[in-house]
Amino acid sequence: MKKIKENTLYDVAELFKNFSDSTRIRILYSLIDNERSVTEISRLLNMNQSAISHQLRILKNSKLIKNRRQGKTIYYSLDDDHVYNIIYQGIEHIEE
Amino acid sequence: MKKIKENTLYDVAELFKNFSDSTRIRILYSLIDNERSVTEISRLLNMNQSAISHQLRILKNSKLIKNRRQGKTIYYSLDDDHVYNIIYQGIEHIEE
DNA sequence: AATACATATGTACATTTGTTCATATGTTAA
DNA sequence: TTAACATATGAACAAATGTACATATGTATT
Repeated sequence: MKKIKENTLYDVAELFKNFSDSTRIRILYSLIDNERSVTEISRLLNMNQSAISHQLRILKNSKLIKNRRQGKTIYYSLDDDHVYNIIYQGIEHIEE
Repeated sequence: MKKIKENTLYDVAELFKNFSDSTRIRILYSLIDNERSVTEISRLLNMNQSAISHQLRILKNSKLIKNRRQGKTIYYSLDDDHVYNIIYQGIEHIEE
């Protein structure tokens, strides 16, 4: 067991909030080995472009993803090494 | 990258929901090396007994914790090997 | 049986959250 | 500059969530 700061667990809860919504976790998962545009993600998840944009903003604010513009298109990709591990651990737990 | 089933990510999101609320994650953390009674947890988190009971039920339904009765007291403890790893990974992410 | 203690549970309520709709912003090509 | 496309953003709203309060259930003690 590790000694942690008083407020750490509040931040950890905030972090896990990103993974606790199926739309967001599916977005993150879809970015694991590709960068993708907003339209692409919308089509992939079969959801409203606006809904995706809103969720992308949340993930961006949490610094889990980053983006780059190329012409009209904005490509999103993972910005955090831990994302894969966290999702993977969740998958392991579910699938075993 | 791992091939996963269509619905897995929905279940993973459900799993992470348990860790996405500060009350629940603090409860889980408090159980990492001790079993604890409801009153004990209430005092520790300085929260209403009822609030704690409600959250314990959620964690129990998700099979993350289990309990045993000893007289009037009910002791809760972790029921899942992954709990520590998941929380720990979150802590690592926050603290680095 | 009555009381006290520990925990659970139903209800109510305020707050948060995720989505949709409408529209704004930014970029490219004609 | 206008039209078309890609994305972002604000407002509105329904649904979900976390907590407090009151009370029920279960157990031990007298």
